[in-house]
Amino acid sequence: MQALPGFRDFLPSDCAVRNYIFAQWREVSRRYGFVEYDGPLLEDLELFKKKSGDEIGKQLYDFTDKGGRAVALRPEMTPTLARMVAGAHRDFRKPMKWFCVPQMFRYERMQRGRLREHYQYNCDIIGDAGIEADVELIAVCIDMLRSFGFGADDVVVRISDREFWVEFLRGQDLPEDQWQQTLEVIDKSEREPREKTAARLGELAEPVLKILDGGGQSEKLGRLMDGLRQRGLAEFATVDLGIVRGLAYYTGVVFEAFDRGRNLRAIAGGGRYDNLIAQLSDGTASLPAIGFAMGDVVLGELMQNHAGARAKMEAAVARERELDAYVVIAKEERRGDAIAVVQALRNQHYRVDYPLSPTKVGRQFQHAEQLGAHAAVLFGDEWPQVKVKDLATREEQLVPQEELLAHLSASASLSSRGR
RNA sequence: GUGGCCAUAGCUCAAUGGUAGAGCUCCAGAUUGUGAUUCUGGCUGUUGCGGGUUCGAGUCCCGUUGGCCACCCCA
Repeated sequence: MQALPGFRDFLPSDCAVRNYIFAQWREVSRRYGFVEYDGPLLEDLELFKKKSGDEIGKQLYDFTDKGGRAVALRPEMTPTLARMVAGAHRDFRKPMKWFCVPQMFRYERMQRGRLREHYQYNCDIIGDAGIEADVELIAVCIDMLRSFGFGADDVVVRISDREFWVEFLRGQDLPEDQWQQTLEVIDKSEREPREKTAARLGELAEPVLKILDGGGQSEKLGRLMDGLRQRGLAEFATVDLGIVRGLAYYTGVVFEAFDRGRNLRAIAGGGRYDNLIAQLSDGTASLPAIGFAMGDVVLGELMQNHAGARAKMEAAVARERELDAYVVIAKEERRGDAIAVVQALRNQHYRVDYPLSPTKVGRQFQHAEQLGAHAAVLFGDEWPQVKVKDLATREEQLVPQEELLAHLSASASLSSRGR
């Protein structure tokens, strides 16, 4: 038996990495004043179909439950968020700055950076239509990447504006029902030969390609970049009108983060969706909103490929699994005394482990080492004194057992945790 | 949904159609109570699964499942 295709087991080492990513997501979010929420893993199938159209329907992880309801594992957070906000927004002053760390599902063939399940950080500002909200949200995105150890040479956030294109199309004598299709061609233009794009665009080819080559001017995006410059984050961002994003519900600024080497798919992406909440709530609530998402799979791959980010992650993981002390039971007749001390230390919030069964002393030290213990506390012939060994310096010291707590709390490497 | 490559010990991988191996990990030892390195010994396989060809298949053929990669699409 193994995990279902596209689903992951998290062995302790994998779980440690995941926890690091989550901790970083939460830490940076709080730094920007965002609060965490969550919603159901399973939703009414209609919630997702209502908004996203048929293409997403093919990739939905859906089934009929025992009550005969058509349900789906959430493929994205935004519909749930919109539903929650529509119902509860009166209880919160605006703007609402919310984030969450949900697991998402899709039923689709797996490939690099894409499984059937992943964790995807979501971050949204609801109830503020201004450009400053756009800047704030993109700043979180950039700072998030920076917090993982990536610099402006490693990643870039490419920023665009759907409104720019809508204005353009309005001036082009093109029926409105063809706008979405044209946006999709623009979205794909980077990934296919220029001739093909031109052919698909038809009469619009010349002006559109000119804009994609840098011929577009957007006053709004200029102000957005100014905002990032004020924050010292502009070097992480660039205006790129070729970014459109696939989802139909975006209304204004859209952006995607990539590794500069362009080795992986987008690391993060988002945009403004000012009409979605009204649409999903049938008009009972109408709030402008902007949000972005960042998945753990691509981010994890990028971290593994980046020496600095990997070192930072590994250091954090090592710090998290540190043990303050490993109690070595050198003489079994001291086991009872040793366990009493183990518990006393744990009561003081130290992280302590010891051998559950009689074990050779050498092996106990080996375990202490493998578990990342700072100190070994040896119970044996010295009783009622114990021998405290600093596992890094290998220095040993005899300490009366009643002074052990004081001794440990005086030790610089341990004093941070115990209380 | 389409196409290409792959599947051998817990892990990484060897083995011209002729008795399935190595390294690492793990376990046990190297005289009494000290971590690393080293040394010795030991465990581990229906060669993913099911058929077929052959005197004989890990190896060749077909199917199937799973994995990797690209396409499609992208939350």
